[in-house]
Amino acid sequence: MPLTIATWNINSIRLRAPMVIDFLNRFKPDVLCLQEIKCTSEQFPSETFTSAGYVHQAVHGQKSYHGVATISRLPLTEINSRQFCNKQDARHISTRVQFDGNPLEIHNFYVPAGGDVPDPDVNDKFRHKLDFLDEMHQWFAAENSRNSRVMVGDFNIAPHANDVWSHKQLLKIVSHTPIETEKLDLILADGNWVDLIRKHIPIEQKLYSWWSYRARNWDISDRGRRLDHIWATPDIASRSIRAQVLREARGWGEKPSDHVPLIIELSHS
DNA sequence: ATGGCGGATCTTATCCGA
Repeated sequence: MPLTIATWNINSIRLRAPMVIDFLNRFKPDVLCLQEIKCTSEQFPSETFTSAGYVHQAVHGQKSYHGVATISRLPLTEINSRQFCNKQDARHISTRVQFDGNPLEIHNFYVPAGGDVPDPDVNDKFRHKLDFLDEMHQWFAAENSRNSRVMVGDFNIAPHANDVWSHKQLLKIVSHTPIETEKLDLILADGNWVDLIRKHIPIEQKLYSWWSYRARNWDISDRGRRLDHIWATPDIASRSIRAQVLREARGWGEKPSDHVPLIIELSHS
């Protein structure tokens, strides 16, 4: 059996816990990384997931906004949360699971959205996003020789032209501006990461993980962006055998998340 | 530009997301 890791920006875990349970029962990932749980750690519905077999849980919550959690059927060790930009935002949690006889480090991120105006001199939220990316770069560039690592989550950047519905029309829209995509490319390159989703789904193919709530018909208009990612160090990337982006999840239930789950399967040696 | 929605809370109004 391969090791299966999933990531999903759930946009309120209390509202969509039943949907997550359905997802877990159907796709049976070993580890699920959640973003935008939008609750405190105390409010996280732990017992719901314990009952479903996900008894190992690492939660970094925050009232109303942001918040990340990693839940697992396998033991989680070395649970850590890093603070960025001297803020108390809950945007990262790291854990380890055993894979192939070695500890595999899993970083779960919720990168700031960045607001509307792509100018750091005018928009503090955009400045925060750029500063956050710079800190990510410094951190992982300093540790780029370490292997056995995965980083996942809502990076809030669609890096490639085929990661958005219209490259030309989104070049000045936050999430696809050159200053953001160049910083993300630098984090990937200097951190020695592999874009695992694009290893399996060619860059020539349009691919999205988020569709706005505001579109009349998300499926027909299909104006999406690939904001969610799974990256791995080369040793782990060489083990990946399958990647899925669950587009269908955007239509689940009466009130779906605006993001869909990503799943990666890693084979043992 | 899709921004015509949806989530949480200080709830019938406001902030935030992207």
